[in-house]
Amino acid sequence: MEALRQNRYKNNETRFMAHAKANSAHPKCESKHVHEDSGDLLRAAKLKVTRPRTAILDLLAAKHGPFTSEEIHAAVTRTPGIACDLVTIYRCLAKFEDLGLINRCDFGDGAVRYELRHKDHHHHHIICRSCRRVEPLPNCPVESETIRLPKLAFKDVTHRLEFFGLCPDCQ
Amino acid sequence: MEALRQNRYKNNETRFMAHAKANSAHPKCESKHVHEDSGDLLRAAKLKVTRPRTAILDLLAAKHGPFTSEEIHAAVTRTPGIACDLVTIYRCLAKFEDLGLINRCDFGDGAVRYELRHKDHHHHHIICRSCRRVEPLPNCPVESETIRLPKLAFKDVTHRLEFFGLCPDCQ
DNA sequence: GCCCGTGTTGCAAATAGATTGCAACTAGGT
DNA sequence: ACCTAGTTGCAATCTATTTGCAACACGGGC
Repeated sequence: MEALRQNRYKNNETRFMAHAKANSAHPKCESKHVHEDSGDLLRAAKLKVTRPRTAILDLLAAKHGPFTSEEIHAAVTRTPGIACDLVTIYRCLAKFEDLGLINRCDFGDGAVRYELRHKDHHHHHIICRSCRRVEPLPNCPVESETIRLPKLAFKDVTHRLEFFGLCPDCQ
Repeated sequence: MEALRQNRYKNNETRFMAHAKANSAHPKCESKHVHEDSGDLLRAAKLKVTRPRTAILDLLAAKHGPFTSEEIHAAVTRTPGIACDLVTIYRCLAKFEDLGLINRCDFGDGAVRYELRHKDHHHHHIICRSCRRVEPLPNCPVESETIRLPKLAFKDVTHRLEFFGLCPDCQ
């Protein structure tokens, strides 16, 4: 039951990368949904434009599947001209998250994952309990700006929701 | 934004214990909703009835708020006749979870929490972003045994959902 | 009530992800 | 070109969790 449970500390490398769908960034096309280039994104966030940062953002812009720091590090390091420390990845991701550039996803396996935040597309994921494949889900079943409990009212409510199941291949 | 982010490794001790509501176990009363005593629960799960195990289950039966391994360990150790290693807590919780006796909750702060599983009461929590108080929510907004994606169908779908907000005291 | 085997536990050591301190470096405004 | 605040790399550290192994105890059988 819940095979995902305790596999922190077990080597699960780039397993999650396999199913990310390719989706090359298209610098400055004129459609309404422009894929900002990482430099612009960084400048808009008042961050210095550095190689590690652009590399991370480029990766996240190119592939959807939320990635762990390790995975991002591996991918960035694999990129020809760039090599940076894992620590830098952690720091960049933390900063990006604080600034709302990326979202963190927690699939309950001990590794935190990140994906680019698309301002108008709030969504969730479903993770295969067996092969750990990840798919984004098109819409969110939860709507709740304010949650009222019997006696209490919480404000400014956000939520974190993940689905787990068995994908077609693993059934 | 999202103050919960990185406070793993910061001492947040028993903060979560404060708001758990007291609710003493009532051994063998004859109402339909009997509060099984921990021994029965364990025997039913074909586990040996040991002191650490009953202590853990008793604690979880007495107080709702999901607790971390540390918190459970602290509470158990504080109990007069009992003292056990943190490792034992981990092992017990892992086993209990595998057997479906308890649920794990992940509030995204790096610590995993557990609560007793009440077979017929599926629920979620809302956590205050500021003081970290936890309240259980009465009903679940998500219903989804099977999730269909454009081309894929996942089976046996479960979900993990947590809400975050600002509680009345912190607004 | 005692014995024994298997499941449990304790202790110490190991792992792994994440964080921190600090000195070296660099983007980008002047 | 220069300067400085913001970044990065490296090494050390931290914390939650896991693992190995020997000692122990629950509970079924006698």
